[in-house]
Amino acid sequence: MSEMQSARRGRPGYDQQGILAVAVAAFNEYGYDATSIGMLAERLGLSKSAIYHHFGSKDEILDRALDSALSSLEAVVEEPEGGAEGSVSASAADRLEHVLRGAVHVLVDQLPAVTLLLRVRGNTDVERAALSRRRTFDRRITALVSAAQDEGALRDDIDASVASRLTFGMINSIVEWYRPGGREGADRLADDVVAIALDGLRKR
Amino acid sequence: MSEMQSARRGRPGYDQQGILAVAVAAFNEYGYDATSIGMLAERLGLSKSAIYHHFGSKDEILDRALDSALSSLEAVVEEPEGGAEGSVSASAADRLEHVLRGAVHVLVDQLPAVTLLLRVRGNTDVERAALSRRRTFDRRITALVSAAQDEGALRDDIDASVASRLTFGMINSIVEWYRPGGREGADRLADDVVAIALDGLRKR
DNA sequence: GTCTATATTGAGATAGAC
DNA sequence: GTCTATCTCAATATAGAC
Repeated sequence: MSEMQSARRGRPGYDQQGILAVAVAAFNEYGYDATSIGMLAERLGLSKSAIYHHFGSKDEILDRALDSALSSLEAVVEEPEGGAEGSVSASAADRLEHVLRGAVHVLVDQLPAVTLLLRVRGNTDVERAALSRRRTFDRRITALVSAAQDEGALRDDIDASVASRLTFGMINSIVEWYRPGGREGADRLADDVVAIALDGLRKR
Repeated sequence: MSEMQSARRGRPGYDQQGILAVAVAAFNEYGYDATSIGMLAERLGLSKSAIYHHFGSKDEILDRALDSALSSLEAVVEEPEGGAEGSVSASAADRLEHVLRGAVHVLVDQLPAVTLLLRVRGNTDVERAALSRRRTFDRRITALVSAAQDEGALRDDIDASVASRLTFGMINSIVEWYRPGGREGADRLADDVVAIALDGLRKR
């Protein structure tokens, strides 16, 4: 916030954000464990120790990136309003659709950080903390699906937990192939996700 | 095939299959790169060098596991018949539903190997070869979706490539949470996947 | 089929100068 | 904010005996 966000000129003179962006891209390309500090240094055009001036450890780089992704996702389920514009308390079904669309947009807008988040296995304390936050997020989605079933808006012949896992599995899989600048924009993609999840592929 | 498949007695005396099963489980738990030969040796109750008697390299262990998963998945799309029992040429829509169910069953039956496959990033030659086989699989699924759209069985307002990626994203995500012996069997799970993918969650 | 070494490489991280 | 040099440790893999 203090210096300048992006668009840095000339050559070096990195801040945390600049290093973070390069690091996250590398982590996604090779995997976190397979990416060495030396590789990051090479990509940044820096020495290894220069990186340690900005981050205390490799783990800390990961921590920052995961926090960014998680905060954005958490914001989606914590929005006070639901989906019907400005209404005080929308139906669970409307709130669910709103969350599905919001999640797709977060995935697209923060593609590198969310990609990294979705690949975390729980190997270290940092990773376990991130997984814990993810589970809290998942529970809130499941509760929303369950409420929508109780309303009678969603079919109840599928377990709420299974339905929400499969639906978010579909959404999360977007990070595996979506690349910005392609034919499909985020809005269109969110429409497709909602269309399949709620109404299915079959023609009626 | 030559010795004895599973149910080995006493203590050591490992063959490739026995080592493979332990290795794949560890790879899934910690990630391939984060799993050292030393950790495998510890889990197996062997020394590191004993493992090198059975496999030429860590890469070769991965190669064997990925081949197993890929062969099973390829078998699903290569089955001559389509879905309608014994019929000579089923509709693309029927064949697609058959493939979706088949894929779910392969995921459940070969959960560890398929889990490993789905996490491969293309870091080494072995991984790149596996990704290449995966892409061929994906192309065949997309062709099937496209054919079903042309038949008029599936909605065509969603790109066939996007629809197939999202649908298989949903299926593939099963490896993230499904554990055998739970409430949900493979058949039930396949029903749920087909229900959501084809007809959606919304009550009608 | 398994073991005890060991060779060798590269990792994460630190010290201290500029 | 960056560098060179270095410490320390753990990784893959091999040699050769049992």
